Amino acid sequence: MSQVDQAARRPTLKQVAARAGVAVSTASLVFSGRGPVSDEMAARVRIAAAELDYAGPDPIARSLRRGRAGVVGVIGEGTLMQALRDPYALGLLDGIMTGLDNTSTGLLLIAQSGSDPEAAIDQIAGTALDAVAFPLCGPRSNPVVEHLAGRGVPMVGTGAPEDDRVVQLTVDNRAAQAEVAAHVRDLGHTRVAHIAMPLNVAEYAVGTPRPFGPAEVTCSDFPDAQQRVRGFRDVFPDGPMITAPVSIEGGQAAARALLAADPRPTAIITQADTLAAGVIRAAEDLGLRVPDDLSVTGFDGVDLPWLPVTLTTIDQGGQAQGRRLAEMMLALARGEKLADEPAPYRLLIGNSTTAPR
Amino acid sequence: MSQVDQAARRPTLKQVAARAGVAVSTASLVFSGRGPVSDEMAARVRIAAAELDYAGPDPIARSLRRGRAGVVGVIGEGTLMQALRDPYALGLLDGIMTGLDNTSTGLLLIAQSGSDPEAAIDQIAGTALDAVAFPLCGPRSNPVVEHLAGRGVPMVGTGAPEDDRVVQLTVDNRAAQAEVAAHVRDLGHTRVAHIAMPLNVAEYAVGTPRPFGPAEVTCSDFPDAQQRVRGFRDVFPDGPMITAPVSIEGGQAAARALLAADPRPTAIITQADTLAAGVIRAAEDLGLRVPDDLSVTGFDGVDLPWLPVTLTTIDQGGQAQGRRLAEMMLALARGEKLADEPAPYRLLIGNSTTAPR
DNA sequence: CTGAAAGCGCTTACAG
DNA sequence: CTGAAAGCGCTTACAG
Repeated sequence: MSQVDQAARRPTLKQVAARAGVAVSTASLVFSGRGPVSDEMAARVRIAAAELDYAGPDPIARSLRRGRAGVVGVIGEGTLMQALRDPYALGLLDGIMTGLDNTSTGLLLIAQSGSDPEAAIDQIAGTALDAVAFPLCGPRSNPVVEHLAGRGVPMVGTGAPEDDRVVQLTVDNRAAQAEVAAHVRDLGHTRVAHIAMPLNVAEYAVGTPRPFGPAEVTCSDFPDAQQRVRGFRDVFPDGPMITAPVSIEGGQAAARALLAADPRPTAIITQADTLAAGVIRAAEDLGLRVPDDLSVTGFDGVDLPWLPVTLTTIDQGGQAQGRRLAEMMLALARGEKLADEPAPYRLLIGNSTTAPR
Repeated sequence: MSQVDQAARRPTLKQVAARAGVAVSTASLVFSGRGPVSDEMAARVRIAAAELDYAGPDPIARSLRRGRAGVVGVIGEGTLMQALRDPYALGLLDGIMTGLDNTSTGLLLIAQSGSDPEAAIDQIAGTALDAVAFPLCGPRSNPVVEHLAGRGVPMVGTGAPEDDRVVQLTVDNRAAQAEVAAHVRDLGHTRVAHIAMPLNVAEYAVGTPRPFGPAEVTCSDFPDAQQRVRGFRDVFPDGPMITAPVSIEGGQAAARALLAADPRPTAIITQADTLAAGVIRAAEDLGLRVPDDLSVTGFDGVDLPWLPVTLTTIDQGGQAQGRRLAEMMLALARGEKLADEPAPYRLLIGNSTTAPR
């Protein structure tokens, strides 16, 4: 009462009903359209609403009553910037938004700092969420899982975090990467190097390429990177390997290091299309032609129209994957139970690979 | 009662309090930390919470009581994909997220279809929002403004939508673009063309470059594009003008058209760095060197490390602008009144411009 | 088809 | 420092 003048309080359904001379419950029915209301009553309510400048039922009150927030969340590890620089992540996010269209379900963006992942919990604790997705290649374990599970918020992931309470939609990364490698082997390549995504969390802070050996693969923080390395090694057990931040610059720097070897590799298999784009750039810098002097492969199947070649890569169908993630979140929010499921992928053969000369 | 078994109901504060043998109000104080509670009471409550697996107060109920949703929204016109392909938009969004860090305020992403902008209202009507930003170069008028104003949700924009109820943080686009043009003129250029962002909504659907004349400038749907065209014309009243979708491909196609003229322009002034990148690509295709054969300017000041030159452009400081938008939303959500304010910018002189030969 | 009542889960004055 | 009460704005059985 004493704060009435502090801000023009919004009118409530109660006031609208009073003005229309009907019960609140009737007025509610008019807005939700869930019950039968005579045209006359409905008209009276609508007029009263217009007169009072009532813009519809308060979403918070409705959420409390219905027990549903009408919002799902997307958790991205690291800076948004960093994550969305990758067109694959962008496609995934776009797919999720598309899947949410005409659902009246909102999408909340949650960035989780790599250096202080616990901080995200406080943020999340304050927001109502019906379901959550971890769409990006995140780390194997994540403290927010415990918090969300405690709140009963269902979760979906694409391989990470690894937890029974997270429903997974995963590409068989190992098999897919092995398929690419087999294609390269079948072309006749024997000196083949591999550029992997970062294998552990600390590496993200560093940001420079780092050679690694088989021993490190076991203890990787990132399941996707790990599985892809395994796929590569299934075909080329002895090829040199290096990690790089997933960016054009990262791929370029890593390729520069790999191509300094003598004899240099005739093919480089990377774990991301952006990495492959960097390799191509490095090759150009060195005056090497792709694919004649160097075969290059990617992973993801994103659209990079400005590349001088079309990549041989694994098409993960990022948009479709995002749409499916959205569907899964919506189903989980409705209380349905879901099982893990495989995400489709296929080998795309472009002209970035050819037989070695 | 009859649905008790349908889903494991989350424990409530009431249950925690009962178990701890304290009043609900006391238990509430323990979680919010807003009142003085003895250590013993607090401990009892925490233990009870742990035993019941209580993950903290329900955010929806808290929001209803507090009258604050803890969520602000960002409205992007067009596909998310489309919007975020532009590194400037990405930087802005990243800045907004950064500005929201440590605030326990969530960020809701709202995509508003260009073909059916009214559809966004239904989506928005269902979600609780404390404030909203229109960060991108959107159209002059937007139906969601009316809805949000009706709900009392404060809004900030960067020049659009144009409405008294939207607080604006705007770069003086006309002055900034004129400053770039003056720099080019001072270098000695006289045959100078302009590539503008789309001038009207319909154009977004088309997606191909389209020459336009001064008459069309008056009725542009997009204030930013309009003001930048005016800035160009302040210096080069007779230069040829063309619109293009804001992308590398768009800039490339537009430049191809402009460079077909005889005599061809010695400089092209664009309204976005990505457009400028496209111009450089088109120049390369034609065997023209930048800046020797063709001077090129951008707008935005985004990081394009892979460009062969550094762009002469207007640095809008996208990240900082995003952070400021976040601050403004938070202030408005607190009930503060804000006035329109200018956003800083500065001319950055790179090596994409030089005197004509 | 309409209305009166209960209650979603919490927080905040207010008394003690 | 602790507790009992009111109420945030709505929706949903339930009676009529």
